[in-house]
Amino acid sequence: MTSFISTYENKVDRKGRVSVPAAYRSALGTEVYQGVIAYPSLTEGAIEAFGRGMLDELNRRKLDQTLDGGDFTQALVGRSDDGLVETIMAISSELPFDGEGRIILPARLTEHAGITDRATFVGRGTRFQIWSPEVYEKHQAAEVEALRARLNGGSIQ
Amino acid sequence: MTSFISTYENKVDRKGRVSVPAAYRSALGTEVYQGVIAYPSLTEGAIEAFGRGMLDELNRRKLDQTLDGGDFTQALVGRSDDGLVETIMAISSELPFDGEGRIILPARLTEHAGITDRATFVGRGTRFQIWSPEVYEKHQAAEVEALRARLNGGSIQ
DNA sequence: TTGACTCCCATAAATACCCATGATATTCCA
DNA sequence: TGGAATATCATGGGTATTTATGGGAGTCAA
Repeated sequence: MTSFISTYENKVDRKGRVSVPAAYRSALGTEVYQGVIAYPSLTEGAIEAFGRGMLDELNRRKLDQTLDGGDFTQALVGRSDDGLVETIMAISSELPFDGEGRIILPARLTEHAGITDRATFVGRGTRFQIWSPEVYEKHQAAEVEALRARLNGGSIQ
Repeated sequence: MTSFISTYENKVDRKGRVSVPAAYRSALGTEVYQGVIAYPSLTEGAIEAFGRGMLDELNRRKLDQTLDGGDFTQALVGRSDDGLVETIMAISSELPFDGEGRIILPARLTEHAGITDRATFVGRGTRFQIWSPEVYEKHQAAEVEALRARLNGGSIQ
């Protein structure tokens, strides 16, 4: 089970390269394809990313689901009601590692996330996100504060 | 079932290393990954910690739940639950043991807990906490005092 | 030729790995 | 049973490796 955890802030150099944290790379270690799949988040100003394995898993389960439901039309012509998975596939980019474990973020993605010279990698368990440090800081503070308020003195198990 | 009990105080050396009590390490013994997962408590000035096994279990259940139910939205944009698991993933650190069973506490965590040169390990059953000895002493004294007051107020001697 | 990209190398800092020591606890055996 | 041999543990320090980062040379297409 690949698990992306913790947050790291890395620099984006003049060539647009940024190191994927070593911990994330080793979490992807067993996968054949050396790189990540990335797409602009549909709900936040961040980049969503995961390994090739996760992509295949999504497609496989989606196919199973449509076949089990007897919806062969959907399986064959790729017409689905919500179209989310297909949309994700369409807007995703394959970002291969260079020899040092770096990727190049396409302009389309950095613009969506407001990333310029630094990038914050945020582990989300089965996937991770890439944020502009400034944007993430605010987002994170609000997220933690909401959680803290809800916990009401208890501690998390 | 991993169970962490009892309290230990260990030194933090100049490199920031601290020995995890041997009793805790053997409680984690069956796990493949040798180390612990830690994050700043959202309700107390302490570090929360547990084994890798619990982390994977959290992620696996979350992913199965979302994918088996055909809820790709959840899996892809992470807007399923209250965000608890996702937030924990972001603020957690993976702390591997060195050959002698020590971990390095990141500055982010020691600052949150006020730890400098000594650390108190407090077993809490399925997880454990790491405190600054001074802070823990006061915390514990206040807890005992509150309990004593409550008992004296009632009929229990 | 220019720009975008890949591959290769260099470096400083952080991290992992290795071995040593003293203290304490445990085992073993005459 | 008493005490020596052995094992475990927390702690300290030295050294090798990894990591993040920067830059140059070569490749390819427009």
